[in-house]
Amino acid sequence: MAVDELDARLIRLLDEEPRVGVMEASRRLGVARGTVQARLDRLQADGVVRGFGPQLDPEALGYPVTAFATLEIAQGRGRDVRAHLATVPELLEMHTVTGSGDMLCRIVARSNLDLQHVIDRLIDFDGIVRTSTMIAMENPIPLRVVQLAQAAASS
Amino acid sequence: MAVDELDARLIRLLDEEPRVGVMEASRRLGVARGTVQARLDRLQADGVVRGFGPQLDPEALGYPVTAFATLEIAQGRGRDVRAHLATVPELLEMHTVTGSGDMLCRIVARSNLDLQHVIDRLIDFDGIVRTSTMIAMENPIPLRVVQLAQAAASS
DNA sequence: GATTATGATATACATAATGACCAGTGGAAC
DNA sequence: GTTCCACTGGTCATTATGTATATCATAATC
Repeated sequence: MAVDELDARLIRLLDEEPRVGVMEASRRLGVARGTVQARLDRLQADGVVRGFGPQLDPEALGYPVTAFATLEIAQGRGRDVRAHLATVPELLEMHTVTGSGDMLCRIVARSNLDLQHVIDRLIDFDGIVRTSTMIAMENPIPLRVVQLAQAAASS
Repeated sequence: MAVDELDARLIRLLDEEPRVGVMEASRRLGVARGTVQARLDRLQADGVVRGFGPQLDPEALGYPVTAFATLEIAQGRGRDVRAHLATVPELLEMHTVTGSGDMLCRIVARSNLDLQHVIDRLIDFDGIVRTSTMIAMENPIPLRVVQLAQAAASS
């Protein structure tokens, strides 16, 4: 269940240079190939490492504008709203958060003008009471999780 | 620059089964290996595919609690605050945003109690004026970008 | 209509990684 | 002391990889 130092080092290596295979990793880490393989299998089995899917850049795909929208949902409409939101490709992520049954959405758009259209499509649904949007200007700290593995290994 | 249908199919395949190599991908997509290789190279060169780093699950690492905090920053203290935030491992992501909050942060914690400690550490810094926290309860739509590639390919 | 690019295909080759084994070793737990 | 477990270091056949090549159809350019 817990990750140890070797796990953390392996994760870090894979994060920095995903192209290294099991072979190269074993050399870098100074352990046997079988060990790396076993650790990797375990990390994946434990769910710590979900996979190695491609990390896509919305900006490079033509969606340079990111925004966060909070939606206030009418009582009992949550399920329907979710299903609706799932159909909008520009919606990258949605969390339900504390508050009055609110949802926090991460959305992207091709431009600020397009953002308006996306939001219109997003909230054009019965059960969405009120919305509030923050446009992301800069992303000084992009999504990162590796340092958590280090932290978890240290404790 | 633009992605086409084949690119989208390739991305989708890689997303669903990251373990497939170039060889297997070419078989699945019904194109020559060299083609897949060329497409992959181009996608990476264009920045559409950033890489294939491991996708880590904070929950499996022992951080099941996610929260979003908006920080209001005193004028001129932005740079310092950023540097401070970067040192907190539980801070996974930070955006500067429009609106009353100046920065939006995604943070994780080991428990609701621990969340309080994390936030304390986070905001214990000169220049952070006001904070507001939303605790994420559920994540019905986890981060997804693949469908954007589809959308981009269709247009 | 002729000429160029472009991207896909097909093929080849040397190198290297992979998955699968297995016997041996050390430490920790019982 | 014995058992268990993870790590080691090695082999093996299979397969993928990076790289390079020539060919071909298509589309764009002049």
